[in-house]
Amino acid sequence: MDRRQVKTRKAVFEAFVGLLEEKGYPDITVQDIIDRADIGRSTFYSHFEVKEDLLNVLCEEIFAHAFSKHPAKEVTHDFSERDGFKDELTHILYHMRDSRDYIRSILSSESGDVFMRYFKDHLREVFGRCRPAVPDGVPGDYAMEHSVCWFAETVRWWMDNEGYSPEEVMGLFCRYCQLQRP
Amino acid sequence: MDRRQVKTRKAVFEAFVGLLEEKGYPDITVQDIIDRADIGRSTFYSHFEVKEDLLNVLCEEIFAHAFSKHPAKEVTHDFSERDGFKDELTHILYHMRDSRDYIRSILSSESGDVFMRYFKDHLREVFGRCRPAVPDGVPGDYAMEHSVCWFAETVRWWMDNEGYSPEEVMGLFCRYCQLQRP
DNA sequence: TTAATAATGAACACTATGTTCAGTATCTTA
DNA sequence: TAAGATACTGAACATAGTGTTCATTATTAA
Repeated sequence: MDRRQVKTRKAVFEAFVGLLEEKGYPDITVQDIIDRADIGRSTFYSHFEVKEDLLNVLCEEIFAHAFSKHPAKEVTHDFSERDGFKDELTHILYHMRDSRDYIRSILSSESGDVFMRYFKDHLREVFGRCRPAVPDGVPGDYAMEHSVCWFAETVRWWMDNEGYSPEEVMGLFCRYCQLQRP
Repeated sequence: MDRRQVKTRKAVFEAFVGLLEEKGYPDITVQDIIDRADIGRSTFYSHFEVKEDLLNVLCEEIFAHAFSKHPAKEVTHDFSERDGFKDELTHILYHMRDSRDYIRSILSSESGDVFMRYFKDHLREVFGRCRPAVPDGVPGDYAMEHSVCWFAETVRWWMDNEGYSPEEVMGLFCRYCQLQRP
C-alpha cells in the first residue's frame, strides 16, 4: 500500500477518534474530520464513501483484534474445552480494557448501537462454538441471546465501572451464565 | 388545548409512525413528515424543535402507557409480592405485543437505541421496587443490570419471534432471572 | 528518471435545516 | 355573533453540510 494512503488513513482515524473523545458521534461532521486530519476534501471522499464507514472500519478493527486467536491457547477437546472458552472470553476482556478510552466514547452516543451490534455478532460466533447450557423448554436462539447479550452488557457495565480485573469480570459473568453443558 | 394544535400533533405523529413503518428512522426527514402530515413548514417548527423530539415523545408515550399501573393489581405485601411484580411485567408484555408493529420499526434502526434506553430506564424503576435475588459477591447494580437488560432484550427477541404469548415469554424470562429473594 | 498514483483545493450543484413574516383561518369567550 | 387571541400557511431567505469534478502539484515505486 502506498505510503501516502497509509498516512492519510492514519490521519483520518486519529482525527476521528480524537473527535469521538470530545463530542458525540452524531455531531461529528465530515468537515470536522477533514479539518482535524488536515487533508483535502476530495481526499477524504476518495477513501471513504460516508462518515459511517469510519465507524464500521473502526469497530471491525477493534473486534478483529480483540477476537483474534492466540495459537498457544487453542481449544483442544473435552475437559479443557470449557476453560478454553473461558480463556478466550477473558482474552477479549483484556483487549476491551486496553481500549477502554475509545470504547467509552463510542458507547456514549448513537454509535454505541453500532458497536454493540458488531460485538454481539462476533460473540454469537464464539458462543456458537461454546454452546452454553440450554435449560429445557427454552428455544436455542433465546438461550444464545442470553449469553451473547449478557456478555456484551457486562462489558458495557464494566467500561463505566473501573476497578475490576478481567478475571473478576469473567467471574461475575459466569454467575449468570454457565459455560459448560449441564 | 386548542383543537387545531391537537389536530396538528395528531397528523404529525401519524405521519411519523407511518414513515417509520416504511423507512428507517435516520432516513426520515422533516420534509417527509411535513409532506405526509400535510402541514406548513413553520407549523412543524412551532411544535417541535427537531426530529428527535418526535422519537422521544413517542417513546415516552409508549412507555407511559405500558408501565401505567392498573389499580386492581396493586402490590400489597409478602407472598403476593412476587406475583404482583410478575403480573406487572406480564402486563407490560401485553402492551408491547399490542404495539408490535410500531416497536419493530423503531427497533430496526438507530432509533432502537433510544427506545431501549427509555425501556431500561423504566425497567430500572420497576426492578428497583422488586429487588430480584442478588448472588453473593455480585455488585448490586450489576445484578440490577442483568434483570433490566435481559428483560429488555427478551422483548427485543420476542418482537422478532412471534408465536409466544406474554405468559410464555414471562416464563422464559424467569428461567434466567429469579424475581424473589433467595 | 519516469510513468503511475495520490493529494490538493477551489468551484459547483444539491439537499435539508431552521427562521421570518405578512396574510388567513379558526378558535374562545363575552 | 362579534372581537380579540391564537394557530396555521406558504413563500422567501440564510445557512450548513454533502458529495462531485477537475486541473494542478507532489510523491512514490520501479
